[in-house]
Amino acid sequence: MANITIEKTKYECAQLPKRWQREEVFRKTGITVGKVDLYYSRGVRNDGSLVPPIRQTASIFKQPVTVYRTQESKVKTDYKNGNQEKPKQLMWEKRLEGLLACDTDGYEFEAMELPKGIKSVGPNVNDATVIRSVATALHVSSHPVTGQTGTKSLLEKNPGVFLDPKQPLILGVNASDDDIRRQEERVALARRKLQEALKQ
Amino acid sequence: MANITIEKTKYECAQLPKRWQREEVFRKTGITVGKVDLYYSRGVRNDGSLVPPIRQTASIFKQPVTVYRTQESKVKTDYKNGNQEKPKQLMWEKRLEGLLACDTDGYEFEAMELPKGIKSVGPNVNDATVIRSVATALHVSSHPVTGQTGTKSLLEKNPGVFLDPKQPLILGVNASDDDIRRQEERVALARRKLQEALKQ
DNA sequence: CGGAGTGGATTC
DNA sequence: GAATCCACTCCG
Repeated sequence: MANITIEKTKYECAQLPKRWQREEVFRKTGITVGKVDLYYSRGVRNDGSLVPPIRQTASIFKQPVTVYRTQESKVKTDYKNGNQEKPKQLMWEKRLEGLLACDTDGYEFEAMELPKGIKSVGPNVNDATVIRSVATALHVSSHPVTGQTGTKSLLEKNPGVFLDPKQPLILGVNASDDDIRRQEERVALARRKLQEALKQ
Repeated sequence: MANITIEKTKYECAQLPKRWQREEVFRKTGITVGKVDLYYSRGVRNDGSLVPPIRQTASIFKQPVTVYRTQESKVKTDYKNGNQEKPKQLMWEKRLEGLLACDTDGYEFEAMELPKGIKSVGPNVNDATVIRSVATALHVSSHPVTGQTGTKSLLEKNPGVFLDPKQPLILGVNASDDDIRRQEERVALARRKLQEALKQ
């Protein structure tokens, strides 16, 4: 027969503000043994079902570096055969669908909006995925970020052939002189605001 | 004007057992900054006047090894010219007079007694010095430890001539058959005791 | 130095 | 007397 003793409980409670948790801890030793201490803490949202994404690409792919065992056991890059960058997995962004960034208190950041000039491309790609795709390209890529080069219909009919994994999931964008002028204006405005803020 | 803040104190305290020390350490950072941690430790006896002995022999003496600077900067022994052992300083034991061995808590070990058969030799040599001399010879010497070979009067009249620096400061000892038998008995007894102790 | 966990004073 | 709260200890 199992002798079950509940020693610790932690749960959200209707009387408490949203996401606050009540924790009951029994004292296990000492002259106050058996008494209960209550702790209240704001919990971090965690569905449990949200498993963080893991690398799914098989290791049969060429690796970005070639390992030479020298006397000092260091790793040397194989410059001779060109940049052997590991091929990007197509549509890797979909592995992050359903996940949301949050601050340290568990509050999710508000969704960002896709600028009107940007047209998403690809089968069943939603706005959040496209934004992730663009943001990653801007942060990580060493090439100009210009978008896909094919037509929308071609790209969605046969993405395995026509999608360029080095470009984000958007149709090609061309910056007009007008776009450049407006961006320059925005930068100038931001600089003025910063200058004023620094004066105070 | 100096702003003096005492951050650390260490002192013996009347309420504490002899030689125990109380140490107060202020926490300097973190959310518990300013709080005090107390440490108690048994102090080590230290007269300050007891300066440990340092090597006093001049470097004009031949050295036990000859240094060759090889590529690996290692030291090679000069076997070719025989064992160039550095001459021992006569009466080096006297440099340790007044010093006592102690355990890690500072408690001095009890004095050892010189066996009755052992006769010390040398000018102004006390028992503690003789014991050190014998113990060092037994631990360090690669030769049989038999004591000095001259007579007591000769040795003390002109130690610079007659003292053998490779032998301890005792008159020659001869182990009789009786001595050997008694030592064998002691060893046998010690082994029996060990065997009994291991049984339990 | 932080944090879990307890003693004990204080409040209800 | 129970509930609550805070200070403190002690260990990693």
